[in-house]
Amino acid sequence: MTSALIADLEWRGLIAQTTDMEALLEKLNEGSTKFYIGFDPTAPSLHLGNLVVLLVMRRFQLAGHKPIALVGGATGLVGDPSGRNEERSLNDLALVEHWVGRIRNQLSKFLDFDGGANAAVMTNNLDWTKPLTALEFLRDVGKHFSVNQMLSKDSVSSRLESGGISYTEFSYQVLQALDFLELYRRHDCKLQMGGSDQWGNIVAGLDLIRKVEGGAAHCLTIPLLMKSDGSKFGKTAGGSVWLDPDMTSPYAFYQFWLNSDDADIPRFLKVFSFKNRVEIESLIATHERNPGLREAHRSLARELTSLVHGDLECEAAERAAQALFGHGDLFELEERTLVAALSQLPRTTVAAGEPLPSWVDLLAATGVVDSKSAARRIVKEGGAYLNNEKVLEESFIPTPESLLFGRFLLLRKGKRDLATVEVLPE
RNA sequence: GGCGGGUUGCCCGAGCGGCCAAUGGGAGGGGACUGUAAAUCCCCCGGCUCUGCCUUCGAAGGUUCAAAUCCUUCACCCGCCA
Repeated sequence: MTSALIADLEWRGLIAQTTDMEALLEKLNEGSTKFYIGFDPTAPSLHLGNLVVLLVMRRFQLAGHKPIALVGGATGLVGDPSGRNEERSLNDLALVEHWVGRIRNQLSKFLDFDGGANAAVMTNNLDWTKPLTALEFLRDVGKHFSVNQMLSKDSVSSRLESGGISYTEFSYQVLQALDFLELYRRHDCKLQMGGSDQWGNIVAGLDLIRKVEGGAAHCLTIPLLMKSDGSKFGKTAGGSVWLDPDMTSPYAFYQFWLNSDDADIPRFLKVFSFKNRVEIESLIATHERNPGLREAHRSLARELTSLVHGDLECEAAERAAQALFGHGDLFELEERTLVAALSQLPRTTVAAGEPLPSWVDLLAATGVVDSKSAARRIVKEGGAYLNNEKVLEESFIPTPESLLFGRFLLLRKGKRDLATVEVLPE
């Protein structure tokens, strides 16, 4: 069963590097294997980049292995230099603690913590890092590290060439190595996985385990996902795509997948979908036959929105998309359908007694544009629409006839950026 | 500690007393074409009470009719020397 897991991951393009594939296969074939992946609290939520790794965790658990999810309550206070060309600014203790709680909560949705023998375990590296004194750290841990080797790590050497690195971030790899050692001791955990940028940190852990415990452990890294045009995956104009529904709405999340570049779709399906190879290949074939229909986009959007936000939210997002982008007349829609669709969008409200603000003010108020200047620009360029009709006059004030069901306006910037205005009864 | 170089709008990077809201590229946005793709072409890209005004060129002062451009101090970065 296990080599089937590895074969599947390979087919999906989810394996970047392993320390020793033969030994790893052997280990996995022995039966349920404990493994860990760490997530540092650097924001109030995980994002799509984290999701790639998190779903690999899930795949391992579904294949019978036992996940240990580690939240970096300690490492998050220090800052990982990997993949960064400048020093991170330190976050406040209380803030990081708050983020730890939120991230724990998110992780718990993707893994099974209640199941049987291979139920997932949650840990926090602050548990063993906080009690450690500076002297213990230097004598018991630091002694096993050669600065020469530490300097040769990619994460450090690249920083020596760009803006330099503080002693704090330089020490990061030691903390992460210690985590692996602790989990090896406490949980007999012999496998750590992570993004391919984590290679150096993970290997530092393997070395430490060998030196201190004389033990052998394994490492598997997952490629960092890029878009086919070479840009960073998971970013939109508005920034990162978050898993938290308050930071990226389920509707926006669904739209992210639906709007993905055609060229990325086959890879995204392999990386994110839990459908099997036959199903995925058939979707890819359908997509190639008629890309305009975006069957594969829709399938992927649906699967992931359901997974991350639940079936109900997914259906709402999907119906909203149909209602708002369907080419029918908005006034013909059923009120319930329209209200549900609009509820997915960013909105602003106006009291019924108040006169409606001008076109430019409305656009700016909903946040589809950043400022009134931007609103003027967009109107002048012919990119602003009210209820799907282009409006070119900046000072235009919507009349009551424009109100859908007497209380809504649908604003659009460009092809796909929507917002709504609701007139509230007094 | 000493000497030299640097800090410009989201990013890179010109400008080196008035013609500078500041050249150019990238990212981003709008339009056209398509499919709520991509590529391509055209346009835009600090803010506002918008033919004008306000705030920006590391920070704070100063010189000048006038400063991103000159002077002083401070902070940070990067070299070389100790």
